[in-house]
Amino acid sequence: MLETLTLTSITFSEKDWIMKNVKEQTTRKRYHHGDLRSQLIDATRALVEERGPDNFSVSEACRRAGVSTAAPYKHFKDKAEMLREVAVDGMVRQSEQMLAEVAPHPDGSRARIIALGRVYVRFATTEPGVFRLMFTWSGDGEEDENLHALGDSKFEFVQMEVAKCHGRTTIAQEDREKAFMLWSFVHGLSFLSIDGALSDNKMPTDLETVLAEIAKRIVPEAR
Amino acid sequence: MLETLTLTSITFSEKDWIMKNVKEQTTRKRYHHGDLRSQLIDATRALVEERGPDNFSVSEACRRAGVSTAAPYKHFKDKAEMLREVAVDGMVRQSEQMLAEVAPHPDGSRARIIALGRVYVRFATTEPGVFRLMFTWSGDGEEDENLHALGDSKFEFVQMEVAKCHGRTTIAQEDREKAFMLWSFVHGLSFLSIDGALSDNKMPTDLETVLAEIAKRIVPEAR
DNA sequence: TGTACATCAGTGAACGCGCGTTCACTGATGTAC
DNA sequence: TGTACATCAGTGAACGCGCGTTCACTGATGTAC
Repeated sequence: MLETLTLTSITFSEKDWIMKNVKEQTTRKRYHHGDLRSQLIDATRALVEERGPDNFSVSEACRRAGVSTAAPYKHFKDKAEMLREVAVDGMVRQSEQMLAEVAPHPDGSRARIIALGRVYVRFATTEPGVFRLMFTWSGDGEEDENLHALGDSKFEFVQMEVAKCHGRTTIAQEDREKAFMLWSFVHGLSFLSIDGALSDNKMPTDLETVLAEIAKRIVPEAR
Repeated sequence: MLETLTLTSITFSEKDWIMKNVKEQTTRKRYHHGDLRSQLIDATRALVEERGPDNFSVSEACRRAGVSTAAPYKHFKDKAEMLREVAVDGMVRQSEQMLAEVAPHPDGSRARIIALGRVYVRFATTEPGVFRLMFTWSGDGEEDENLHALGDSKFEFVQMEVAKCHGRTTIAQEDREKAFMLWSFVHGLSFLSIDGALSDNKMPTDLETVLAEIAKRIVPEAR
């Protein structure tokens, strides 16, 4: 399921993959792994969560997948590509969650803004490792275009939501600024949460309340 | 100067240190270094900036200080302690900057809140490595009590400022919540800035404006 | 002022480690005839 | 249906590397007499 999202280019072979997988169930312990690529991605994601993006190691991922340390290089260019795969997948899933959470609420309602913030922070606290990976390209130099593009389109989405709250169908400068304020806020809230900077749960109120409070102070309810 | 802040316990020997240092200027290339400890801290800070907290290495710091790799262990327990030293020093300097920047403005004025935010973000963009080090104890397990205490007292300071804006002399629940909102905001703003998540300077307005805007929306001007 | 000595900040060599990546290889698979 | 062969996903051993930390040591310094 996850693979369908990540590797959109091989979606067409999904049926084949399932068949292969079924076959594997029956003829256990084969030389060819069958689905190593996605299993390595899973291991990478797990490690990123457990040890943080910076302490991820290819070797350990191999150990978890029960495979030699040379195996990944049949599927990925290098270590960075494995991490990028996980980051992009995270971006996509976060976007999907946003769309899903926003859907029930009518256009232009503040509830949609709140929903976006809720997903953002929830994602961060649920998958802090991946979240960090997504938003911290800390001078590694190796920035990923894809990742930036996904981030940008997400930001545009928020801007559009703000515009709708103002009863606009197109984004104005005011919307850009407000969307930016909202984003900064949930971004900071996320990092404060996962870094435990709020020692002993110093967050003075619950997530839902603080999101509502901020939304109220920044965007109006349309019409 | 920096050492005076960091190593408060040895401040009394400041004069000795200066004399030693002067002597060193004259009798160059000595076996005993004279001021290795603070020089190692400087090297650590520089490396944290250049490569990020996670890519810092003791060996490289030694190379920079022109000293064998065993030397640091005469001054620090281990690698973690070197980093902690830099983090705590950063915390202290950030606090000092806050006090200085707030000073010119009258109590209870929104300008003080804005000043706090300005220092916060400016510190992050000026020393992104140290900033990350200060606020990201990413599951290393080795949390530093001192660091937490400094963070907590800073948070309390902000709360007090918010209280004063409401004309109070003691912190109410409302102040806690508002201070938390403000903190989240500048924290997120800082990370967005240093992670370059705002690709091609996507920040839709300048720092001063956005800080003023947020302050206006969260705290009143007293009386 | 000169000498003996304790102190301690430095050296440099060594350790064991885990890492990312490469290489020639091997064995399973799918396909053409 | 059976055989020959190309493909390719895996192996396992090896590489060079930089790391954090330790150890016995050495040489400069400050102090007591």
